[in-house]
Amino acid sequence: MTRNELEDLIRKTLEEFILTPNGSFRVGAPPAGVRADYMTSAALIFAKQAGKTPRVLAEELAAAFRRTSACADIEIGVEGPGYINFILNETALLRLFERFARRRGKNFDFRLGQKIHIEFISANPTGDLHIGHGRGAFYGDILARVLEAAGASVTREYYINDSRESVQIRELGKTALGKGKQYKTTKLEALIGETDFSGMSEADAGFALARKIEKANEYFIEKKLGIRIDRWYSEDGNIRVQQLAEKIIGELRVQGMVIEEEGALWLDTSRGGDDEKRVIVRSDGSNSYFISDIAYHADKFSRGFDSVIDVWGADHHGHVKRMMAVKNMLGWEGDFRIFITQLVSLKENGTSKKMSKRAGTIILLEDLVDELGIDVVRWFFAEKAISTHMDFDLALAREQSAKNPVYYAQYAHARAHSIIKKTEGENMDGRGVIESIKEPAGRALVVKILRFSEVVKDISEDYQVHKLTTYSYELASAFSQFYRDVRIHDRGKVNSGALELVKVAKQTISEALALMGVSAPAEM
RNA sequence: GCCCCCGUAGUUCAACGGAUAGAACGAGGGACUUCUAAUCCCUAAAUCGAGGUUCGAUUCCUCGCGGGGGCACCA
Repeated sequence: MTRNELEDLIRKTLEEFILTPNGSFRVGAPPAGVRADYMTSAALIFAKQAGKTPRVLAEELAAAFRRTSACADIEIGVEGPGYINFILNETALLRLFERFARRRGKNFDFRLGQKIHIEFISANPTGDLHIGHGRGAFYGDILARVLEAAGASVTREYYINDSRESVQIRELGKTALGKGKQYKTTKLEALIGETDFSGMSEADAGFALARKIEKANEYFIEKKLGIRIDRWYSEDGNIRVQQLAEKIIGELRVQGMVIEEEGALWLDTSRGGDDEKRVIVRSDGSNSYFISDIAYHADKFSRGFDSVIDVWGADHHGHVKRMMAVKNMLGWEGDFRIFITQLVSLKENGTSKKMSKRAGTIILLEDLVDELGIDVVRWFFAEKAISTHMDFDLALAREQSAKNPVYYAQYAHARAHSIIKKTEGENMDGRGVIESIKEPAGRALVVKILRFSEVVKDISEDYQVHKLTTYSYELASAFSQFYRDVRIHDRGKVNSGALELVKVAKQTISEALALMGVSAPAEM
């Protein structure tokens, strides 16, 4: 019985004890040191509602579980204040293992049939990506990979703020025409040097230069970061040219949601839960960023996704409330989530400071990847929850890159590969996987492998992608311990059951790494 | 002033309201005649403070302290 099946059983049983269990319980791994595969605190949570002490309810639930045929191969015990612990016996584990092994890398069905849209990175086309962009880039990419593994159909999109109307494109245009120096770097100067901007307006020159920068960024993201983007959504081509903003403004006017004041047009987002009204058309007649983004989101929601996800940088947090307000006001259908990645600051000599182009304290993502390698960089970003504030110490990152846990996980994979290769053409001894499960290290490895599906399910529900690094490390560790304790080549023959276990372990490590976009080398 | 995020071993990070707060790096000690020692085993080491809710709080609430970010007719 998998954890999901166990959850269903507990829910059903609870309903027999209490008519409608009010509240959520969990089934999970017990803390280290407790001998059990799963535990639930359901009895503690529902004791009051059932009118019993937790311990009594736990005993009664445990007795009910034991009576079901599904629990025939599971030892059920009540511990402490009322935890119910489940220990799967070898037969049960073998059955689950075989079912898991048959799956062989196929997607799960936790979010089967769902259409999910995820917008991430969306860096301005005014320069290179720096390490601050790395958070959103890898978080979005890994989340998309996990959602796909959970069975969803995911569209990955990158919004390019390249509207000829925008202030930044006009500023970029001034720089291109030699009339300003915003965004200027040696790299940008070289780019300007190879283009003829003569006769162009500031807006057109800015747009032309932005295209060049953008093409370089797209190449970098796809080729060097290994991030697939399904659609590069140009604001200029899709919003400005199509007049999407104007259409939305028309709708908003009809619905009486706008206010004209001080020569500008405002949207009264306070009706949807925001604090105050926001400018959508400036007094000079140009559209604000906000109305473009509203138009963009209206477009997204019109495409019929079950779920729309935005991954934004910390500097956009003030924008969350107003966009949610717009969703409420316009009645967009679908689940909408906005994730904010916290800032990356630099740490030197023990003190942290903000990255600044002017002060030259900016680290480009490309330089980091060139220096440390993409696998190390991916793991580095993947292991931190996006809500943590990263203090990035380049010296420390360099020093520790050789000791990055990513190598540990990759090493386990390479070792498994090597073992499997060595068994080609050798005599199998016919032992079954069950023999390996009888070894503590084998049992632990099987249990860890089976958790893979739970990790995918959990992340597809709570979006906490950093769980993948923890899991991958634990899986590699379980494998290393199995390698220590159980010989695959045993006295001239191959322990066929152990070999099968190694094969599935290798496959699972490789899948877990793939969800993070990390390679699984055959040798190291 | 208002809003958001954070505060856990020396360091970088975990911990869905649950059992003895887990890892890694660093520190100290041990294991190579190997199916890959980039490994394995052992030791020391932590919840910012004060209240509250709860059978139970690192987790939720209030206040305080400390740090980061945002409060534009920039994006």
